Amino acid sequence: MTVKTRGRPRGFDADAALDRAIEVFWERGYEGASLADLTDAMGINRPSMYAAYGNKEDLFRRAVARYAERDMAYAQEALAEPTAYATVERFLKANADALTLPGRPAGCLSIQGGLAGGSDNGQVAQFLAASRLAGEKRLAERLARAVDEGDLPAGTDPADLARYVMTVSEGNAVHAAAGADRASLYATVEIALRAIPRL
Amino acid sequence: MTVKTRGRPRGFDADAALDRAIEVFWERGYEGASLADLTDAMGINRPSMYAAYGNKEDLFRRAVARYAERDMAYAQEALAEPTAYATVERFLKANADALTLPGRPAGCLSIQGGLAGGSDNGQVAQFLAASRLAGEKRLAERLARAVDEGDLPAGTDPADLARYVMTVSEGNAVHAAAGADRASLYATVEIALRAIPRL
DNA sequence: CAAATTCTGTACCGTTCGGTATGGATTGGA
DNA sequence: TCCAATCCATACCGAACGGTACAGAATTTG
Repeated sequence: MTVKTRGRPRGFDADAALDRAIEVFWERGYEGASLADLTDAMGINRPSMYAAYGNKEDLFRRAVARYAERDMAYAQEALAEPTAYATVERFLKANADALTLPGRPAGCLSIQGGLAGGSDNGQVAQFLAASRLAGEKRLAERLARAVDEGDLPAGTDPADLARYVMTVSEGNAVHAAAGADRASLYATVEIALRAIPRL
Repeated sequence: MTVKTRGRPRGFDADAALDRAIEVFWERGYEGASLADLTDAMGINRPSMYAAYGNKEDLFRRAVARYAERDMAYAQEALAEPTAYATVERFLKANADALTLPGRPAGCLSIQGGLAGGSDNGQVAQFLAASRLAGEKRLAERLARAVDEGDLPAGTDPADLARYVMTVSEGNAVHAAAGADRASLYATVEIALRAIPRL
């Protein structure tokens, strides 16, 4: 892997441009975001985009990866909480915050991006579903540890509980995209937490 | 309103064709469903579709209306249950069934149809959000009655509880679209029900 | 039968889509 | 200074998009 030193240097910041692309995909979805929308927001023209990222789908995958790593860092932090309840509580509340951040699109890129498969035979939808499932699995592993540690009642199914938490999170994303405010999501989270077993 | 008796009679069943259109929108979303996809599935050609329904968006709205009336009839039935808990339980379980009906697209048309706004400035997404919110409101009214009747603890906020139930339902729809099976949705429902107050 | 009316089928419209060929601009290396 | 390499900008490509003009087929009314 050699650093390209010869030749004309790139005239834009690829990471900053990717951040602009994230917002476009977030607002309009994968199919709804046209190359014109994207390159306009990114401040570059089409060939520069293709040279830097590959094609539209590659750009989207990079956008999702960067989004997951930066805008969903709270999920990793929640896993570090000492108890299962604290993990779930922190995740759901931070998620509610993230879904309603002022100045950013409402909802979640992973869900806004696309649920239904269009002409691409649903590859993008499958990719998004797989990335959501990966998060669910990490949470299930954390909850399994909680069962081992006696932090959750014996017999609790960590996979079921993790799926429930992610279901609430996804439902909140749907609500946020429809315009629900932060207080509403918080109220939902409070009710949802009643279903989490505590000792 | 006169019955058109003169002229060549229509060569297809408009309701049956609408049912085929529902499945296409359900699988591919509003933007992902092209006129070619739709008219192929409906077994008619383009001018017949425009004459019978107006345009693509009108067709979609009719599809959603028919879907809500027929494929979501279980929601109305759930409202007739005697207690709030039975209402929520029946709704969430019937919803899980509907999201995983064999031979039909997985998930829910109202969510698959489109969350993000494309080039139409999000009119379709807003329409879908409004129709989902209407269902939430009906549930809230039913739960308010339950509070009045002493079926739910005094002080329970019916709007919050209804939003929670719809959130679980929407999250299940996202999961179902990603391939979750019926047993998984049932397990989620069982956990979710623990958050519903009982006397 | 003829006229009026309505639907069907083909073939097309302008626009937008994702993607690219090409040539000039800008840089490092020799 | 000249070349190789890389990037930027314009202008374009074929395909697919939603939507429609138009002619012919089928039916009711007179």
